[in-house]
Amino acid sequence: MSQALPSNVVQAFPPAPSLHEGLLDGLRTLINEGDLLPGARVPERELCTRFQVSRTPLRECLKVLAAEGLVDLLPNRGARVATLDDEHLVHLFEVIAALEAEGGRLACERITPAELAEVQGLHYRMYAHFLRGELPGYFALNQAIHAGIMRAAGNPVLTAAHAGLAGRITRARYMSNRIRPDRWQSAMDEHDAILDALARRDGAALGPLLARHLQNKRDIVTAALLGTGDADGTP
Amino acid sequence: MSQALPSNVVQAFPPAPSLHEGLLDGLRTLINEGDLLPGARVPERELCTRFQVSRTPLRECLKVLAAEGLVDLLPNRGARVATLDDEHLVHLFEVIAALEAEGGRLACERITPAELAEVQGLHYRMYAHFLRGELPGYFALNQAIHAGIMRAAGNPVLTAAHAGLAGRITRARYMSNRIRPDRWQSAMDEHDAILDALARRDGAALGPLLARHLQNKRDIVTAALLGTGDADGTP
DNA sequence: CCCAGCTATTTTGCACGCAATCCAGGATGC
DNA sequence: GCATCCTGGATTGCGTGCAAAATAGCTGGG
Repeated sequence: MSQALPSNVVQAFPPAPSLHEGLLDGLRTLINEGDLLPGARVPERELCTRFQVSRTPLRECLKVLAAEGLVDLLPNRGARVATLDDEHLVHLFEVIAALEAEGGRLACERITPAELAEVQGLHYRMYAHFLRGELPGYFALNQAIHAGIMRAAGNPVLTAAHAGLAGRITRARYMSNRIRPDRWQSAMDEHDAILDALARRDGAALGPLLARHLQNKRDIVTAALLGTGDADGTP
Repeated sequence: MSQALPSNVVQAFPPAPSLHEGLLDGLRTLINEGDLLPGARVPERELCTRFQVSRTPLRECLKVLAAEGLVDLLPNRGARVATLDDEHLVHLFEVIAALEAEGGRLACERITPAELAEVQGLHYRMYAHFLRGELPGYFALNQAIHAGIMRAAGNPVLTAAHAGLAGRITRARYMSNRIRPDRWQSAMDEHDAILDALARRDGAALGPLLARHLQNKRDIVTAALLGTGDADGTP
């Protein structure tokens, strides 16, 4: 470490302290938590004062968010928060399901006992939240489990792609913070089956299980959004 | 057209004149065609004079390219063209294969006769290029076929995700512009089988076919890169 | 001869300002 | 009364300039 390195060596993953990545996270949070409603203009000036930065870095962040699909950039008309209509959600879940299925297949081949134990631990903790009916904790653990399986697949590109798409439905899931008890029970059963297949390293079974689980999750989200009558940001 | 439109109507897809999207394409081309070698610094000032723009829009484009994974942004150390080592290529192809497999499955359900005919037409034209040994035309048609199948899947999110990842391996394929005759013949056979399965709407068969085809394509690319002894941009 | 330390130049990240464009409101003509 | 045009204000896109960091070059020492 303290040895002199040749100056032309590029380290693969330096600490990556990130420049104004905080700004990106802040904007993402603003969008996900509903501070910025879908379809609404993104007020540059207001956000500048809010985050105490100039318009230059903020615009850079907006470009990145546009590339991620969280906002739409209209030429000369600024940025608008991307709308999430039902059709779009279907498409997103379709791709996420495919990625998770592949991730599950790979995870079955590559997961280490330690990683498996960690995911199982998350599963049990999630079960506890389920039994107590605590939705926020349940959601967080749920997400952690899926992310853990993806990580166990040992493919950072897959993980990144999944995370990017999952980030786009975060605010939809944030809006639909309730769930019918029967559906919740079903989701738990599916998770049981998923964990079981993962423990058995049965990729052929895990893939479809994850895909169907995602389909059901989609139904839960869309049902919740339709239930509120506020599926989108168009009043 | 000359009728007065209500001013509050927002068209879904206006001409989309795109602001400095030309800049983005230009940078992408520069990277893909090897003008900017992997691992090399991206010279902002030089590119500014080259594209006749200021640093502000160029930096925005770099942020977008970083989000796409084409360049790495090192804090306070500028942008470097992302390296494409063997491991990374494996991961990329793994995800692309999963997406294409899913796309094929969906395309079998949703492709219209017209789209099928178009893809078949591309296939025959590609075959002609193959018989004449014309690699550039073959590559272009090959890419068009895969893109056509993805489009036929009718999922724009899937198409976009695939296009994004495919863009990251473009320059690897650009570097490896040769192919062993036996592998080329195999690739053609695989395409025959793919088109056949698509015509039969046999998604269960098409998915694995596409996945294996992608695996082989990966082997072709990596073999070509290793063959040149210039797998990466490290001289 | 090679390496450590210091300095000069380049490069990066960001704040600011200006021209072009877009949106809202009101006046004008039919 | 209604549509059209015009004008004021706000907003966007981008060029420029400046402080901080980093890289290269040079000097002195071992």
